[in-house]
Amino acid sequence: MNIKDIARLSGVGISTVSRVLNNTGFVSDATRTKVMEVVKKYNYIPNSSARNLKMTQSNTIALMVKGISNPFFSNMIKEVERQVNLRGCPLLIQHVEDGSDEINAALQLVKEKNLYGVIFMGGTYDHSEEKFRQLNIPFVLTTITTTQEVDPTVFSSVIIDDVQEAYKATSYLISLGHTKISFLARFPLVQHTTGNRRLLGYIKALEEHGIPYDPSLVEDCEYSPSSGFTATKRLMNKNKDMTAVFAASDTIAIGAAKAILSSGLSIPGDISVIGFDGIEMAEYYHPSLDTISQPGVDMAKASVEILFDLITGQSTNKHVVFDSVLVKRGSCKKIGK
Amino acid sequence: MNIKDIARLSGVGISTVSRVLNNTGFVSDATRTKVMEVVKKYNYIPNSSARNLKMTQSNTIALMVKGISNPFFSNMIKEVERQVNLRGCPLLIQHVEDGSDEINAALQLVKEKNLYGVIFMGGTYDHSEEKFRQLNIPFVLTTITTTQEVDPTVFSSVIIDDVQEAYKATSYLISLGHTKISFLARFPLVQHTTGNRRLLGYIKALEEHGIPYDPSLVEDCEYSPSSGFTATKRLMNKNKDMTAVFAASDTIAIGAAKAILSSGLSIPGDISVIGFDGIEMAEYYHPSLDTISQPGVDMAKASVEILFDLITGQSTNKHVVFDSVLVKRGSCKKIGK
DNA sequence: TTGTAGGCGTTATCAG
DNA sequence: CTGATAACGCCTACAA
Repeated sequence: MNIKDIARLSGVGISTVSRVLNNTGFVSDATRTKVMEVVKKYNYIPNSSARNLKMTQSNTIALMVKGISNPFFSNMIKEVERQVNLRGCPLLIQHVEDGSDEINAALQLVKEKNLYGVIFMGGTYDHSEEKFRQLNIPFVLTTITTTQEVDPTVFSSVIIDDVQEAYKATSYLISLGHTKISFLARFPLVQHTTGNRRLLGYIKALEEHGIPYDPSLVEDCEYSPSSGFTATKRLMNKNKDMTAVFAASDTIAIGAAKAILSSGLSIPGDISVIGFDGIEMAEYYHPSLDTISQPGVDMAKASVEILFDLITGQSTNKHVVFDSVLVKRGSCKKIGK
Repeated sequence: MNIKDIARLSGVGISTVSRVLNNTGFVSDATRTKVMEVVKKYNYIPNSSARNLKMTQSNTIALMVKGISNPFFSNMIKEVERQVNLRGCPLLIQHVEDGSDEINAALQLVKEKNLYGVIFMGGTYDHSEEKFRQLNIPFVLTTITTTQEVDPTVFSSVIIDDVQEAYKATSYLISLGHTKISFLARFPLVQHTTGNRRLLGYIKALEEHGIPYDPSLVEDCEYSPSSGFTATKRLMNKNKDMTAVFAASDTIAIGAAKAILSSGLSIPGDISVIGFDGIEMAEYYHPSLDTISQPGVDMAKASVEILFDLITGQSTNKHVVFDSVLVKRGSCKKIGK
């Protein structure tokens, strides 16, 4: 079934069918209905490969997600899809492995599918400016830290200020009287990862309040409950006097909480816990966990908006920094009270 | 940059470049290296639209996921991707809205992209045999219930026996002496959904043990902690003497647990809780929640295997039923003990 | 308002 | 071993 068949079957020319299908140019109502009938009857669907080939540009947007299992991304992905579809474009969700080079994957996709634009979600980009330039189509980095100093005019981004927000969380714990505060995050070797940024905020808060930074209170761990659990167990063995845990993600916080609770200690009675992200699970944990809640859906929406502004040429590269909010649910309490 | 340019730049014919790129036919080593050099130098990537157009069949596999936010799918998706890539095929992950008709979406994709095969994950398929036949390429239904009685030779599936597994969970609670057991699941209007199937198992267990089925103990709720929470609150108001909750997903179970714990009751002291699926979060909840654990990764792997067997014609449609295991972590206890 | 023809970048057939 | 050349299905001037 191709456009030629439809043309023959409905007794019109090929281009007329094309015009009907694309709502372009003028077609008489009679012809239009006639063609549509045949299209319906034979369940005809145009071949997008041929279309893309001809059009030198598909209207597809790609979303490159690093870590599809991250529950914080779930709602964001949904929102990106909603927003992209709202603009009449199909969305190609490409999940990239944690270790793999997503920008190369995207580079390939772009060339292959003639993408309209790309949104990168999650991960860290230790890519040179040149790589970015190679991409050569509009793209937005969402929730992403760039490792190298890159000319901000070559890319757009939607982020939060990790240093500042981690500072906020740590300061909160300090204001409650905590001084033995542990910090859990992922610290890969590359610099300027999310984990490293948040560590900076953690350290900054400690320093500003005259609390010496103790590396033995910091543990490297994956963004998962199981990893948070074992890391916290290690911490508790090393630091018998630790009174608070600041986890760089809610998933870690949940693992940390489990480690604490299953040791017979209480939250926040013995140890206060605060997470990061604002996923539903943290709210429904018992006790409900305090967290630094990121406006994920708003960030997703903004990402799509920026991307389409870039596509339509309505604006140049932009960098939007969203504020997160400290959500207090009672898993942190004043020390000694 | 197209194949023509590469041909010109390396001083050979177009088809030679094509042969080099596809490792097809015989090419002298000298020409091969010469061409590859140019390809590398200009970072040439073939246009897949043109390729697909010509090839009448791309090697792309599509994964249609209903409910990407379902944490139970996370690992399955990863495994599907791994397995598909292992076989040298790209995977297109298409997330479909909860309400939308995924088989039509797939139908479109198949026609558009000349897919090799499709895996459907999650949701309920109330589609006629005819729809299935229209698809016309190999496909596997994973974790999916078909509503209508469909000729089993027209599709493949990888599932668990929902009735049996729900029966298992309920029987377990009954064996612990519970009789006032509530059940939480999603009950859409269509028949034979996952929720309805598990309800059947629940009822079957009750009946076999001579416990009258009490509809007021059954609540309709979404597969999320928040929905599980509110549904459980409703249940607790209606049924003061309920002693156990069987939730059709771990996400619901977590919400249910929160409702119970935040009311000042204890688990399993006052109320026993058991979930379904076997997600990490249920294990790290406090208390750790019992569950019917599905072998998600194995199911994902089997799905891909079956799909490729179909594609290579090595076998005909198959239906594999996996066993789930009852994982006891202490959130259920003998009544009155 | 409608039809014809050329070309998008590949692959595959078929002579050299 | 290599190079023309004809499709693949569609869009879009351009001509009617």
